[in-house]
Amino acid sequence: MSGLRERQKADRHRRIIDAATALFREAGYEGAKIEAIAAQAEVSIGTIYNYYQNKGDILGAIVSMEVNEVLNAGRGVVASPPANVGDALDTLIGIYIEHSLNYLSKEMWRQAMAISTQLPDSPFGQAYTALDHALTEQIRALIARLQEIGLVRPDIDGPAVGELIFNNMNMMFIEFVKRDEARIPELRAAIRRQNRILVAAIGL
Amino acid sequence: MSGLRERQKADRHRRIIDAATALFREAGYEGAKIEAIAAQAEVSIGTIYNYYQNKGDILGAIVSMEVNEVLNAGRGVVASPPANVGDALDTLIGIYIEHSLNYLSKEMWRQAMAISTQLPDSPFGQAYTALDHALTEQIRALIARLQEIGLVRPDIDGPAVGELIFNNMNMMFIEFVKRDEARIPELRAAIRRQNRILVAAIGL
DNA sequence: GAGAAAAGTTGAACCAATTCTAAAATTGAG
DNA sequence: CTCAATTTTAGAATTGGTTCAACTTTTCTC
Repeated sequence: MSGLRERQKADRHRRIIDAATALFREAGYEGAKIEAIAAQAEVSIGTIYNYYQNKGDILGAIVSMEVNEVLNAGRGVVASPPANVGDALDTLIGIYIEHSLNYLSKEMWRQAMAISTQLPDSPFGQAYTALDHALTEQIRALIARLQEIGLVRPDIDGPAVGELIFNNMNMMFIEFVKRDEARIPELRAAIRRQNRILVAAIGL
Repeated sequence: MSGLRERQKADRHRRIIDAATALFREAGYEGAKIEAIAAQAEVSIGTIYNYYQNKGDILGAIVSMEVNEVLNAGRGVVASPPANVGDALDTLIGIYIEHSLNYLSKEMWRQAMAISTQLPDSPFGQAYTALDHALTEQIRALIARLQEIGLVRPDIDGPAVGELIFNNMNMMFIEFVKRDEARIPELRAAIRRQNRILVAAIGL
């Protein structure tokens, strides 16, 4: 079992991701040539394509790590949310947004989003959609939690509200990464303003 | 002035768009090779690049025509909307969605969306963003109209509501074009369900 | 209407992602 | 330990979008 081959495989995976992360950040996605990634990772071009179906999948692996971290951070908020609906939403969304540029540049996000719509059935496309769903579910979980606590009306259509909030936030985030000069505080303020309407509708 | 050169130019534009529309539809965006578009339009490859910066811009021109038609159709609804908030929104959104696949296939939409996030500063990227804004404005105009008529509370933050509704619809539409098996009636029903919450919050 | 300038056209060459196939390395059975 | 089967690697060949320098066509001027 295991042994040399397994270790080499894991090692090459890591080297490719490390090389790609570095090159994507310094040269941009388009600027990072597969040849350069291969050279820096000390593998051949063919090997990269043996590990990932295409260039997009390499980016996908990086995005996936990032979003999973964000999901983890979000769990804390769902478990013990701030004591009013507006703050609870703002805190969770704040975590998503503030963490979003830790590892990925806006350009990397743009590429990732583009690939996920372009090739929805590729491994990356499916993974990205799954991550979006996980985020939607987390927001829904928060709403459900707030209903339990008695901060949100129990007769509210929780799943629909959760999806509405996620969709709006996601679209705002897409516009945010499309404009290099856009800033996080303004993004958060705009989303708060939009959510205020919903908060008024669902809060007790 | 004008004369031959102008006419030839307009003619070539039209031939390129016609050829591209046909080929995109039958072979898909990726499948429609520039060489084939050039051949069908009876121009050279170089000429295509003289008229459009890149392959995406050709698709962009087609998308632009489609969305402008939709915007036009929407004007009627804004001018004289149905007599309750839920129906008014549903009617306008219905027009957007029902017209959306007239000229563009889901695959063409996916590509168009992907390019617009990938290259937000290209001519197409900017045009696409402008179209999104125009749609948002139209929804906002409808809300404003409903406020005038007295169907929507006057103290509501109209612009924020309009953007919220557009963002949610747009995100739902993105997910819709990503899944080939997704159907329009289900899409509309899901959006209605989401909007119901907002309608409750803003209606009088 | 002849000739020069401007504008537009052409397609071969270029570049980078992806595919393909022969060669090399690892494993496991005997 | 040896060797056939299997997995993995290397890098040359392919592919298709894009660029560019030479060539045509149109327009303008006298």
